[in-house]
Formats: sequence, structure tokens, C-alpha cells
Amino acid sequence: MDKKISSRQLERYPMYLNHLITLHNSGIINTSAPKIAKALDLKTEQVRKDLQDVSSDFGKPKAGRDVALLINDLQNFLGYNQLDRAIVVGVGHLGQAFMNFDGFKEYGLEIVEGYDVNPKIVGQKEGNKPVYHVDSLQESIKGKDIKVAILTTPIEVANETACLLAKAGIKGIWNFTGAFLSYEGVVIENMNLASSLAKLSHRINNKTSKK
Amino acid sequence: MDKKISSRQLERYPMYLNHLITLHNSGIINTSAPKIAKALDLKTEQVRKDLQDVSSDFGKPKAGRDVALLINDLQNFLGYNQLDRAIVVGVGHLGQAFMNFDGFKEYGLEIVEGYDVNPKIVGQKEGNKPVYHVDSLQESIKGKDIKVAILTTPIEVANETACLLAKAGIKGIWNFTGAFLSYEGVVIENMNLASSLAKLSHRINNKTSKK
DNA sequence: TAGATTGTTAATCGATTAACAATC
DNA sequence: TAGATTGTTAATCGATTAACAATC
Repeated sequence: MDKKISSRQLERYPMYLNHLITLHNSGIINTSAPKIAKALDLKTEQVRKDLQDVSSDFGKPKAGRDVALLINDLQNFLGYNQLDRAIVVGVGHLGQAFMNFDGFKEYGLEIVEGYDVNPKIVGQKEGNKPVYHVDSLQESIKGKDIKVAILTTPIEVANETACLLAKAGIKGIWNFTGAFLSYEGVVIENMNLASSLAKLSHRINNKTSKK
Repeated sequence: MDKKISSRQLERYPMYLNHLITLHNSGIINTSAPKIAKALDLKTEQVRKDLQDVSSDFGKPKAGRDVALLINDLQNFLGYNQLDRAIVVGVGHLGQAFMNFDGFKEYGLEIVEGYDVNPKIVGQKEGNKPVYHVDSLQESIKGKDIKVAILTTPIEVANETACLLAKAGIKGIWNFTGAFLSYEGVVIENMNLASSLAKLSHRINNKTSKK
């Protein structure tokens, strides 16, 4: 279990899980690395190795792997059955979308409140969760055991806001601003829309079908 | 210019651009690979190579590189000064966020209209753009020169909707649904929130500060 | 000039892929 | 049994990093 998992590998696990849940919902009991590989356009060997690294049981030659067990193992590994508490910082359109989206709970993340500076939004509710002023953040989140901040502010204030979050003891920042952020002691995951779009555009214009 | 650019490399270009624009706005005229590398926590050699691959001019030993020229080269390379037309398919909270966000224009993407099945939304405007019924999509987009679809439907209908988009002649799908999609002749870029969150959580819980 | 930075060629590293004996 | 699938060890591949002479 303490084997090192690369970030690319980590990205694949939710894909496996999604696929396996689809199988499970169709009443399928067993599957195998080759079948999964085919469905997700990966190589058999890669799937086999990935699953070995997180599963509590061995696969069985010929029979393959138990779908329900694998789902359970993946959910455990990804921490989906243990809710982390999160805040949304920057309750613009994107922030609002997140506050109204309950689906993150399935991924082990519970959004409990939002923060903004806009007086029209501060004091209101969004997705049934309160929105506070950013100035009160440090005080407000004390004792609430909040681990993660979803950062959806304008890019111009991303850095200073991240700094504030670091001081407030946030453990991880899920950064949607497009700014490059780096803080000692805080894990930062960049969801860079511009980078993703750059890949899409480049592949469209160069007609290279593969990654 | 027809050198092969890897997807990892492609992801870095918007980061360079963002950094260079910040420099430019501060009135800084020149920079160098080592300085950029330091600012973005990359290696000097990597920055040098990346910039070589897209820039129209050589850097100058000692002096480094011209910020304004580099910005221009990057914008050209990324296609930011040539607008592609896009639609939003699935105008829920996330889709609405995109329809109200004008920032994609800076990235060469113009959202012109939305599609949904919800009668409360169909026929209305969102972010000043019309929302049509998905059933009318194939007919409606004809002749509008729409290249890209931003897919923000529920995951359950992602596959069938993607199929519809492929038939309608869409060139690229920017997939936010979390489903694995694959269609012959259509470029698909997956913006997998679950994968990103998996990386964040894993690093928080394992205290590994780096990617 | 001296030294920072360049472009380019070679070495390293890590992830993916291939090979293969073991087994239900 | 026969054959699909397994886990594991070795080979390949591609991207990152290091090395170095050239130069403003």
C-alpha cells in the first residue's frame, strides 16, 4: 500500500472506478484487465499493474477480477468513503456551480460554505450553504476541520488569496484560477483550463487523433 | 514549427504566457529561461527547449528574451488571436458558469449558444446567449462554423450526447462530464475533475509535496 | 573582457510496453 | 485438459535533465 503511485496512474483510478460502476449497474459480476483496457483504450499490462497496486485481493487467472470488490478497493484507495470538508473561495459563476453541485460528496469532498468579497453575495446562501466575507475567513473556519479550498477567484487575486488560505491552515488548494501558485506546506492541484484547452485546440488543428 | 509537441509541453505554454503577461504588465522588457524557470518551479533546460519550439526569434546570450515578442509568439502558437466558435451542451450550473464567462475569448474560444433539454432553460438566454433544445442541435448548428462543444451534461447521458455531437460534425469535445468518451474523427479533451481531485487528496494524505 | 545565457548533443530517469512462466 | 488471465521481470520508449561549446 505504501508503494509510490505516479500522478498519471492516480488520474486513471477514477476512470477505472467509473467504468466498474457502470458494469456493476448492468449486473456484471466479473471483469478482467484485458476487458477494462479495451473499454478505456489502455494497454492490458498497464491496467493489470494499476489494479495490483490498489486491490486487496489477487485476480484469478481465467476468471479475472470481482467487480464489486474492485469498486470497494478503489473507493477506499481514493478516500471516497471518508468525507473531507471544503470551502469555495470566490463565489462567482464557477464557484456557484460548485456550491450547487452535490456530486463531490461521492468523491469524498463536502462543500460546507463559501467566501467572497461581493456584498451582493456575502450573507446570502448558495446551494443552501452560507457565503461569508473573505476578510472573516481565518476567524470563521477555525475549528471547523476544513482541509480543502476550491479556489475560483479572478486570477488577479489568486496569489494573495492562496496566501491567506495557507495562513488559515488549509491543507490543500484546488486551484481553478489559472495562476501558478506555490506555498510551503500546502498541496496545490492546478485545474488549468487554459492548458486543457490548449491541448484540445492543438489536436483539432493538427488532426493528431491521439494524446 | 512542425515539430512534435508533447501534451505535457503543451500544458506548460499557457503557464509561460500567463507569467510573461504579468511581467509585461509590470513594465519588464526582457527575461530569460533561468528566470522563468525559477518563477514557475521548472528546470532551466526545459524552459529553454519549450521556448525554442514556438518562438520566431532566437534568444540572445546574456540578454535573454524579449517579453513582448515571446507573448506574441505564444499567442500565435496557441491560436489565441483566432476565435473558434463553441457551444455549451448541458446548461446546468457548470454550463451556465461557462456561458457567463467571457474569459475564453482570450484563449481563442467564443461561446455562441447553449443546448439543454430542461424546458425551464430552453428558449431562455444565459450570459446573453440563446439556449436551444438538444433535439434541434444537428439542424441548428448547420452553417454556423462551430468547431468545439463544451460538454457539461450529467455523466449518464455523456456518451449519447457525444455521439450526437460527432454526427453533427463537431471537431472537438471539451469533456467535463467525467465519462470516458471516444469517437472516430472527433478530438476529445477530458477535463476530469475526479482525477484532479484524486491527485489532490492523495498528496494531502501522503504529505508528498511534489507532483 | 567576463559572465550570463544561449542552442544543441548526450546521459539519465521513469513510465509504458513486452515477454513469459504460473495457475485457475 | 486447454486457454484466458494472472503476477513479475526485462526491454523499450519518451521526456527530462545534464553537459558544454558558442556568443552577445
